[in-house]
Amino acid sequence: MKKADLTLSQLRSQGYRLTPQRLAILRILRESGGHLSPIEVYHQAKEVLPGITEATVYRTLSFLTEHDLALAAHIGSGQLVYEIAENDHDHLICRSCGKTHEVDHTILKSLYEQFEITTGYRIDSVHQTFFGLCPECQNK
Amino acid sequence: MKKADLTLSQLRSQGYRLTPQRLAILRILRESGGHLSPIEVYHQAKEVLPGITEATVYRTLSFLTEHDLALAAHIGSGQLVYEIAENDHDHLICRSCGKTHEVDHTILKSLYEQFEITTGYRIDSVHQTFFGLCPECQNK
DNA sequence: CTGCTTAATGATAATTCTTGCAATAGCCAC
DNA sequence: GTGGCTATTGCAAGAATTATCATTAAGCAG
Repeated sequence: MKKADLTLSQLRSQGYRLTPQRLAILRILRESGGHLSPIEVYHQAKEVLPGITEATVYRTLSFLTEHDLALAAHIGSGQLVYEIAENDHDHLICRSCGKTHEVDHTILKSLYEQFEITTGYRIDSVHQTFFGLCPECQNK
Repeated sequence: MKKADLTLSQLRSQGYRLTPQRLAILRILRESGGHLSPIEVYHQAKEVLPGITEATVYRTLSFLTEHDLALAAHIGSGQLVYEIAENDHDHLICRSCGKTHEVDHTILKSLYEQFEITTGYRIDSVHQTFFGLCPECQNK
């Protein structure tokens, strides 16, 4: 049984329901592997479930994110993109060339621990986006 | 001459223009001190400049953010809030009680420096939002 | 398998945010 | 000052996101 399946039955035992819409969107995220915008998810979901609406996609993405089956990341200004919650990483976006780069989260882990000690908070948002200059663009 | 005024004349010398709209929105952010959503800024701006439109507010907030006169922060799901770029701090939001807490950025500064060494990027986004549990909520 | 409870969906409308373009108005040169 | 260049605005259309509510269907009990 995969981790995701475990989580799914946990959800059910908490009174949530595993609808075709939720399963389809989860599958879309998993098979894509990368980042998808809500609209992209909507278009792909419509192939499988023609009746699905944008509202459901947005609600489902929020739902999946709240229950740690999906991750939401801020790309650029205010837009959110989603991906399957399997690989734990943060994003670096270069302000100059716009290139996005994934950083394994373990690098930041120890840094966060220091941060927790200083602030008293227990940080549980593992998904951060940092903006900066990539090595190439620094040399220009 | 205040730091902000200096920046303003720098902008002018780069070919940008100091319009009443930009100055009004800057003043609104400064006098508020706290976080304002674009809509809130729009309503306040309309008091001073009745003809102003939402589009201008959104464009102006992006403009001010790009030129470091304002800071944008992600609060909750996808919404952006803005504030004047004067006090350098990060945000902690408690997932349980929703309380937001400001952390002086100097605490994170050394952490970011390590992060820069590891990744090769030069991080220049100083404004991060972290989600977690505040000390009180951890004790429940 | 059947019926019940209520979480979740779809439909609709309201908000929020973005884009394209013609008209306006900063700012510089003279 | 005055005129000209063009960045910026307002307007209007459109896209993206959220809220409301009646209807549907997931999952449990019997």
